[in-house]
Amino acid sequence: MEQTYNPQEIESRWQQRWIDDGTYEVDNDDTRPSYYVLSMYPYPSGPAHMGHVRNYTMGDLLVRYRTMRGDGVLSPIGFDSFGLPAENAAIKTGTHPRIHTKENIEKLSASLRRIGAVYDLRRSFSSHDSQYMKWTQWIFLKLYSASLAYRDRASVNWCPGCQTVLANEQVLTDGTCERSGDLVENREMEQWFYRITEYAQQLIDDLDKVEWPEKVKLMQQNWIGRSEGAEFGLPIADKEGGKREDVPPLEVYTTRPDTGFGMTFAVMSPEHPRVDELVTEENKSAVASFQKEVANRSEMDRLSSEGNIAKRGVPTGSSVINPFTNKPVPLFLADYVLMNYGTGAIMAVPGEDQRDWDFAVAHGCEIIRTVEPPEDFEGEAYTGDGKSINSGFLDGLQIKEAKETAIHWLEDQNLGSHRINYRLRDWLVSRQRYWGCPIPIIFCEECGEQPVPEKDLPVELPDDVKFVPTGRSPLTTDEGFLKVDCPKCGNEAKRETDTMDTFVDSSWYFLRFTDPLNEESPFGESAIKHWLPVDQYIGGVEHAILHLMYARFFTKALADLGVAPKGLREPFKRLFTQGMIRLGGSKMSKSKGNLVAPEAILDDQGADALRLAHLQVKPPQEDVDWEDFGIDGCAKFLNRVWRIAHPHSLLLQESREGDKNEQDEEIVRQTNRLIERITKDYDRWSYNTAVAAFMEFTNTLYRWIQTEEGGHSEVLESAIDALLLVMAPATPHFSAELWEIRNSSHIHEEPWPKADKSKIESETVTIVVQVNGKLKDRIEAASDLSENEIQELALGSERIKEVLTDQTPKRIIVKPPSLVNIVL
RNA sequence: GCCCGAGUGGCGGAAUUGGCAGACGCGAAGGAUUCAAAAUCCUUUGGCCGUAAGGUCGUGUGGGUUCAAGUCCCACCUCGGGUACCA
Repeated sequence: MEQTYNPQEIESRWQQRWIDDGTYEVDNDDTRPSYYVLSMYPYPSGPAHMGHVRNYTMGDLLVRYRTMRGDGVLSPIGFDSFGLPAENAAIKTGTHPRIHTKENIEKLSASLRRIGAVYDLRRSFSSHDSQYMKWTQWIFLKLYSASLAYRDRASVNWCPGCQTVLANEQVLTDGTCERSGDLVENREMEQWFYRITEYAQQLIDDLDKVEWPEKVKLMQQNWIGRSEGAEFGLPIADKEGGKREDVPPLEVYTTRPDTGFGMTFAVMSPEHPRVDELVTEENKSAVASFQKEVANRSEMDRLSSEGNIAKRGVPTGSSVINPFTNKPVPLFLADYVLMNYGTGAIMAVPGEDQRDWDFAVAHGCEIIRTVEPPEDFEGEAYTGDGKSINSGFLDGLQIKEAKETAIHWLEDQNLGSHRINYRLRDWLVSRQRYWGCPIPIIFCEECGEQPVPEKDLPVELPDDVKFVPTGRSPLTTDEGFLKVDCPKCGNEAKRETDTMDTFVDSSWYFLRFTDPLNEESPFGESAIKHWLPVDQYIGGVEHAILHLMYARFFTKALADLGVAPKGLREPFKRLFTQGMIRLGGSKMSKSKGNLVAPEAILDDQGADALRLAHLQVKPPQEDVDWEDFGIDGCAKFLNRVWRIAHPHSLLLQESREGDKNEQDEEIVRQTNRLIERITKDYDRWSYNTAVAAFMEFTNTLYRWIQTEEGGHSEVLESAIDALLLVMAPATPHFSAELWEIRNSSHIHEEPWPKADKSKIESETVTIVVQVNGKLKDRIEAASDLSENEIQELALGSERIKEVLTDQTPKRIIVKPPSLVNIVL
């Protein structure tokens, strides 16, 4: 029996025991209330870094807490094992991604075990496991057959030197390739998409169904970017300013149809397919060079309002007709109009849009206000509410009414219609890479695009391939992979060489965890019904948009296709987003290489001290600087508890028997208050204050037993047991060890303690007396006094009489049980 | 640029519903113990004025609402995250 706290020995012993006993294994027919805790699918980049430790500590705390509360807790773990880093490593070092990935998974698993995180390991898998790939591909084909997967052209980052597509992170800020230094081009290629836009409205509406941080919901809503307005045609003008009937009008989308009378020019995207048709001869060369320039500009730059706006657009030489006024207005190209939003062309209304205003000034266009600004308005474009002016039949209407009227008018005139638009774009899933899940499609010259038959799934990655320094996927040159018979006609055909975005793998893994060995389908219906939705999902706020959006889309689509139960609309009932760990002021990440490895700390102070430090340092949802961690303080605290809790403790042996005194009763009260406080703090994710409460309580116990009378042994024993119980989810090994020494049982199988409410309430209270809002006196009094009694007490205080001198209070505010404010 | 957050002592933070600002930890100082040190235990610790009692200022900046504002409202400043091929 250890007398001094030795974390290394204790921790490895308990870790082994939890696995041997299957303490955290749970079956699908478990009869306890189900509770599914999930930390976001980790990318195995090597041993756990501090960000992982933070994430998995919080998840583990919840798993252990809910287990003690009596739930059947599902706590699975797997690995998001496909991705760019393994492929880059292969190019650099020649190590096959499969080997590299396997090593990293082993390292990550080992460190998760070392921090004391517990899982049902029977359910583990990785994205690159054959079985998982098979069902990822099967789902692709399901979506394909429902037209939710399709091929289209899309613009990609193309490096002419490497002859390959680059990820955004491989493009440096100056627009060159990080590998070759060549200038990266935007190039159009055939790509696979998932039709997530089909679900845009549902993805907005169903946010009401989940208990997520408001800020994440808001980010999702903004990302989807629903807007309501009108789409209508601008007839092309002939040289005399009349309508040309021989060509179709230019379609534009606007959210401000009420300002149509103020449209004094129109703008189309430089990529618009009708550019060549609409640019006049004398403008052709200027337009061509402008298009070339814009092609290499990032979307972010294009949408920025910085820089010289005059240089960001060129005239086409053509004009279009404003259908509201029937007057011709000039047509421009400008970089800030994107082809993939709306119709790729806009009506420009400088009076009510600042960017249009700037553009109009730069290019000498007319400015007409169509909404009356307030009298004291001094700005340029006016975007606020007001009534329509200079707008013919819309004059006098407020914006909302004017919009509706304008849309009806457009519909009556057969010019256009009401239109809801989303900023959300379809999900580009093609990646021109090796280390990802192959897209199960075959191209046949005769029969065209053919899905791989289900019996031939999964399409496996060939192992015997060479990785070339250009980063070009080996799949594109591997004969054994490429050559395949067409499933329809049997003739020689070619495989698709694109693999899937790794976000696809992480869009359904939480479903597979419920039924990981199923060979007949991706998961069984009853398994999903038992466990889904995930009760608590935990991850970094950096995933607040993309991953969550994709996973939500998958869940909805799979339910609609009958793969998952129809009623499953949302995968994650509750979400907690924890903050990031920074080092030296910037985010810790594998790409920045500024990781702090937890190994040394685990060797030295142990996992429980490290866990405690993670919980204590900051509110879990906030970012934290590594420099602020107080590991030593936490280790010191654990030693302090050890010394008071261990049966050999001198402090314990000196305790007293017999009747309880007033101080003992106070400790009983504090003990019950501790239980109540920690329960509340765990439930509301306030782990830093929970740790503060552990420390505060321990300090109280120390002070108490060192008083002259000492502590009552019975009170002390139950105080310590309560402390160990509430600490158990946070410091699982430490609590388990002391508990076993003291009580010969397993603390993680104990029920969660319940506070005795009757022992919490104190009979006295400190009344705070303020004069003009400033604290002047405190009075100890019974906690059940009436307003009048409290007021009398306050006015009767010597101190208050002194402060008031002879002045008569104007007003006295009493808030029972403990506050009085005397206003002079 | 756009979207989303955050600013409280020397530092990380607490204050759950508008009601005692600074819980708890780190750091620092002093004391006990010790031959000595480590470890441990105890005490003090927002600024300024004051021997003290006490006073006064104080939650990024400037305004406002209120008996009362870290908390609510308006404007601004600074820092961090996301921005569709890093995961």
